Amino acid sequence: VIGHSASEELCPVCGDRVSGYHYGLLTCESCKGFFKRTVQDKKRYVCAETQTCWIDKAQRKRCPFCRFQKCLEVGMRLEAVRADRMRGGRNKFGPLYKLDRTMKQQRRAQAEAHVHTDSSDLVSSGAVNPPSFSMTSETKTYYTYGANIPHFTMVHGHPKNPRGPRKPNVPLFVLELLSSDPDETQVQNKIRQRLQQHKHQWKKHGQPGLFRLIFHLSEQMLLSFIEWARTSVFFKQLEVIDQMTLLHHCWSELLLLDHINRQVLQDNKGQLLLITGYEVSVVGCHAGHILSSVIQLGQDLIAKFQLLKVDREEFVCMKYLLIFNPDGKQLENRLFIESVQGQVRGALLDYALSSQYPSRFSQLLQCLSEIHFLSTLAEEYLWTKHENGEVPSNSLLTEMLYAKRRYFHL
DNA sequence: TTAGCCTTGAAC
DNA sequence: GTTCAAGGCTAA
Repeated sequence: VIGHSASEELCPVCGDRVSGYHYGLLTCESCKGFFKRTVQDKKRYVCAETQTCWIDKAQRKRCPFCRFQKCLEVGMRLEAVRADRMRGGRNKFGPLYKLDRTMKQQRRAQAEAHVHTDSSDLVSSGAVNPPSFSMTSETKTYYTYGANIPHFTMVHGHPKNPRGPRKPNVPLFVLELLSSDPDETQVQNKIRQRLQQHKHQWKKHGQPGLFRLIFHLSEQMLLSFIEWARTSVFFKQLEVIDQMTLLHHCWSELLLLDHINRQVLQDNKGQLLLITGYEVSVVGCHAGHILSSVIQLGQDLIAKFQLLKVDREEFVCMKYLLIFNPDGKQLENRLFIESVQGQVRGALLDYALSSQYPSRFSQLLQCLSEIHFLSTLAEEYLWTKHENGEVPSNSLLTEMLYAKRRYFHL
């Protein structure tokens, strides 16, 4: 069933062999050249059939219209073709290519571990033919996209019924955000499965310490999160470069929010509930100065969330508020991001006002700023661990740490 | 027009 | 100094 290695990827346009990243994603040499010629020379093609021609290696020459259409559909980027025709150097997609490579490497490692254990459900775990980060089907937005303001519409008719009892006074906007929120049990199962694979490696190389375990789980959570974000409402409408900036800005805050969310339902003081369902004790473990602060502040924040009884509706809004943070310096479409943030704020305010506590909204915002502070501490801790060589190299988290320092000169 | 190979140059 | 994705060149 497996046979071929994941490194031998095929061109998403025609299936030919890829020669590297070109205009946003891995493609073959010929589609790279075709895309360049088309965009540089502003070529206009006409399809002789019904604009649905099949494109593969043998037929790609037959209909340039459909070939170019497919180039755009799989996510090739018009803006990566240089107007000034300058040669050499690097463009703004560099970080994207790097993240894509890191994620593919992660998945490859997982797939490999999987082959050694159980190869029966590779497809369901997403290890085979993983979608590229830059792949998007938002073709039509390439041309029309500018500083357009997002407008909320109920595209799905009725949002899926969220878990738990139906509540009154939940704004439609929030219901829609909830409906596309990933299912905790599914994420949990996926990560448990992957953890099981790693146990075989750990048998060989020794059990990981608590730090390594939490590091590993955080990395898995981040991977799941990025996978989810790529297709989630509003985020998918952004230019890749802005998606990257937002991710680099918010990844640690998101991990913390998600983590806190998990602790709220249980009330075991000093016990940490992991995504896998395991509980670990953080009380009395000998932590350094920074880590002690992280743990203490984290516990305080969890207590605050428990006291406030922050619910799923509020969590999902807080998540979007963390993601759509217009503070990044190099955001191309700040207006869009500000607008999404404004809408989420508005919806959360409406929802909070419907509760019996008038100050609830500002308390929730206060929680967010505490999460922000906690995240800077946590990153500082991770950075010292990294400097001491105690963090696995080539990891997604390290990559995010570096990227954030590059972007924000921290 | 296509597509394989070549040259270039900023980021690392 | 090395990388590697841009643009350029050219035979088929």
